[in-house]
Amino acid sequence: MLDLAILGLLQEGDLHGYEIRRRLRQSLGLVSNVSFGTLYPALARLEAAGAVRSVAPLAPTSEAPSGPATGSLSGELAALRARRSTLARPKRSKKVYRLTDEGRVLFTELLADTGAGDDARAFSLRLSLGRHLTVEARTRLLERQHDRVALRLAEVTDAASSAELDSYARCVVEHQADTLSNDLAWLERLIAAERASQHQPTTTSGRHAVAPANS
Amino acid sequence: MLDLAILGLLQEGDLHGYEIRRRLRQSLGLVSNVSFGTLYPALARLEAAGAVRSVAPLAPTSEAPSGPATGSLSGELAALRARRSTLARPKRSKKVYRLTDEGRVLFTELLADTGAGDDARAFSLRLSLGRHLTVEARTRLLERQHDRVALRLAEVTDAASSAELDSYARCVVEHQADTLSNDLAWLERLIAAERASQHQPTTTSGRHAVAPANS
DNA sequence: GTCATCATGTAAGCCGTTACATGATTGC
DNA sequence: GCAATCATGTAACGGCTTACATGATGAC
Repeated sequence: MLDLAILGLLQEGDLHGYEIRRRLRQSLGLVSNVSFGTLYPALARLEAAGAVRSVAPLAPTSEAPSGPATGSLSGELAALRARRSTLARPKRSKKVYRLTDEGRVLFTELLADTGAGDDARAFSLRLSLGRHLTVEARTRLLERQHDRVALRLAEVTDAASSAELDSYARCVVEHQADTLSNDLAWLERLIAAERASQHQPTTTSGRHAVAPANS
Repeated sequence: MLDLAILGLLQEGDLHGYEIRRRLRQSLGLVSNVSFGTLYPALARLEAAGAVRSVAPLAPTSEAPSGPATGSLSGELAALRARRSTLARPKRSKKVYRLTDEGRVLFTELLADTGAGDDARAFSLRLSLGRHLTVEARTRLLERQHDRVALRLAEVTDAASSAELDSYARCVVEHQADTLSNDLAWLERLIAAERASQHQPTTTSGRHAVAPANS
């Protein structure tokens, strides 16, 4: 889960840990701020696995320096110093990570992996990264979530109607049912949209896409 | 969290672990089935702390045997056998728990404790147990949740408008914002209802209630 | 008597948190 | 220089899950 989110962010450019943490909340709609105690070990793990590697800051591939200079002289000097020796980086300076080819493969695997992490957050994350999936894979993702939500809605509706609940407990389960049916309608709209684009394929169908069904 | 849920269920009658697990999902709207590996240690902990004690099944206080007999002769015999020696219970038979006075105190503390467990599930649980709170305590509970949700909604709305998100990520955060504002409206309705009952106090205001503000 | 189900428990391990420790940058 | 903030990491711990082991009950 966290690995997938990190790799997803790094698809769009090199980032250091602190910045990744900031964007995890903003971009991917992840509810809680991931703590450093989780994030840094995860990055170290990914680096050890060869999925990312640390590069010198302000390296030319991406994450452009937002103009000719940041206006900060000592910042530029620090960057130069860091560039001078990537390995002998000062103990606690920025450590910028970049996705490797191996990391891209891992990303694809994690994104397509249907079994792992079947909760709502995992679904939101995968859908947020939907542009890296084919139309077919996206549709399947949405359908699976639709089924899960429908099942849960049936359970909740059942509990609300049959059991003897006091007014507060009832109030809670009814709101839960309401939220779930709202989710369901949303999913159905999305599925319909995907189906439409599938039958009437336009321009950007399968670029960056995950192979739909070859295991 | 789990302790509070267990104590809440036991308020309404003696239960054994297996049954508690079943009801946790149904009654309290808890999303995931609590696993035995969590539940039984929790019960053991509560028993060690004196909040619950195990009693002989079919004891006369509550959890009435649903009729003169269950129709099962051997079941009755097993109950008799169990009643004969509560301490020398056969190794793996039902173990029925009952709330102690100490447990009721603990329940009240956990329910009123505002700081611990500030996530959505903790709120749902507390609201489900709302009848054990005073009007004032319930209102405060709702208001705190309202503030939290409003804050989160502001963050999500902000992220949706400002950041450069692709269509899928945007779709997710927009649905999230929609859900949050729906939650907010629901909370506002509940708060209004509580306020109305507060200014126009009817019959059952403060029974079973937690003292509102004496710490 | 045997199989499914009910029921209680233990052990290993994952995932994540808080708290702590440390170093680098930058503004004043 | 000094404080605030940025940035990286480690250690201790807790909650929860899965997998396993075991026993009791009831239907056939």
